[in-house]
Amino acid sequence: MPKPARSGSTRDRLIAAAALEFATRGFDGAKVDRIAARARINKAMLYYHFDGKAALYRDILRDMFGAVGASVAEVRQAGGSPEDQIRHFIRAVAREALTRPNFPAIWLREIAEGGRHIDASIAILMRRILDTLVDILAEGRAAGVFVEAHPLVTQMGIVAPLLLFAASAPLRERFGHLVPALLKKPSVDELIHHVEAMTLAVLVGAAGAGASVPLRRGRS
Amino acid sequence: MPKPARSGSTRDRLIAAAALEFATRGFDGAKVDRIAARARINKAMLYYHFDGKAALYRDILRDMFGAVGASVAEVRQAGGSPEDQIRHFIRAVAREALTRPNFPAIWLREIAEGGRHIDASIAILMRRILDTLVDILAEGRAAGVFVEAHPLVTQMGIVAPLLLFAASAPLRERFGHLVPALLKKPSVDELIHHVEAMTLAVLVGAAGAGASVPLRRGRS
DNA sequence: GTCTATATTTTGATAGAC
DNA sequence: GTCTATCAAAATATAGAC
Repeated sequence: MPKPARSGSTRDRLIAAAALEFATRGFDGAKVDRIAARARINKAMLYYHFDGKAALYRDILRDMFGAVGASVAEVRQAGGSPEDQIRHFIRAVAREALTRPNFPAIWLREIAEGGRHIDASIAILMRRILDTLVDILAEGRAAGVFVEAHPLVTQMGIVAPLLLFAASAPLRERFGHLVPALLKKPSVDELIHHVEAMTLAVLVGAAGAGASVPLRRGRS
Repeated sequence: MPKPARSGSTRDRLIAAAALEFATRGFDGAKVDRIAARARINKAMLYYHFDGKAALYRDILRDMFGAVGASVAEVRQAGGSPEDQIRHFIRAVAREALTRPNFPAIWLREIAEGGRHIDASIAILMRRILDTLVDILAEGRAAGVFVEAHPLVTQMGIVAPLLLFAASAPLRERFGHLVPALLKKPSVDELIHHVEAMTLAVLVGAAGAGASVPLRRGRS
């Protein structure tokens, strides 16, 4: 349980600094002193605003998964053809993954940890993401445009490349010079389209992959 | 530089224990005491056989990426149609990821770390994996069966789902009860076929996705 | 090659003044 | 709400006997 205190700016700087630290060093590698220093606050303040390192970390997880869940839920609620909903789902995840630069690394790390820091409140948020995909797939199936597909497997095919691509940006930056020279840097759009094409190709028997879609998410 | 000593069993137990520890806790979370205990050796022995925690870790990385690189290189050398080579490539990665249970988590974590522990010797091994894929794609393109595709993006679409699926097994185990009840556990084969279908669907304009392939890799 | 014992540093956390 | 000073517990690493 976070302290009831409300201190806007300080608390926010703390969260931002912590997210960066957790993303780049992992939970155990993250140091409370570094977080405090980066947030330009005193270490003791961290313990005033949060119940400790672990509680701070869990708050960040809730924030992250909550944001993705809300984003894809919006997509679902905005409606459209099942194919478009899948495209929007993919872009919603991509948008969150790219908007919040620390998100992908933290997500990947938490998976590798076996969910050591995931409590019930966080698990619910994660499940909401899958639920949305389940719904979209069911609608597409009912409409006869999608073939049967396992949602968990489908989600894996969507989320994994997006996360890994985003999270590996620093790595590519560092070792880009070692990559076969003729390879140009892949753009985000290139990857997103690839994921869209892959996913839809499996979901619908035939085409539907090539067509691009505007991408302003319906606001109501 | 690892010590020149050659002590088979002890050293091997050390590596196995360390791989497990690094996979489950990450580099910073991994504790030398736990590694020693798990290997049933004395902590001082670890420092006798290796130059420290980081050196031990790098040895494991070399081992891992070397194995995957060798496995996919075999696939390439075994030849076959470009489609089959892609299928074999996918299964080679999947096989390594599943045979070595600690591998996926370590790989994901190292990516999240931005390759903090990757030195030149390791980078070369990683690059070999990509090189193999580049070759296969080029052959398929030359034969007119593949469309143009960015190797890095393609690799992402293959490796990411495999790694994430394998690495998230403990997570699914822990929170499986929270997943929509009607979802049966996805099998490895299901995922592998999904990845094959996705990848080939994008690479070849049309079908080629449904057909399964024996899968005994050419031994010479 | 293997162990015990220990030095040194780092780190999460808190007491208590302001 | 914020800071200084500091504790107590890990954790990496090594010295030195066998």
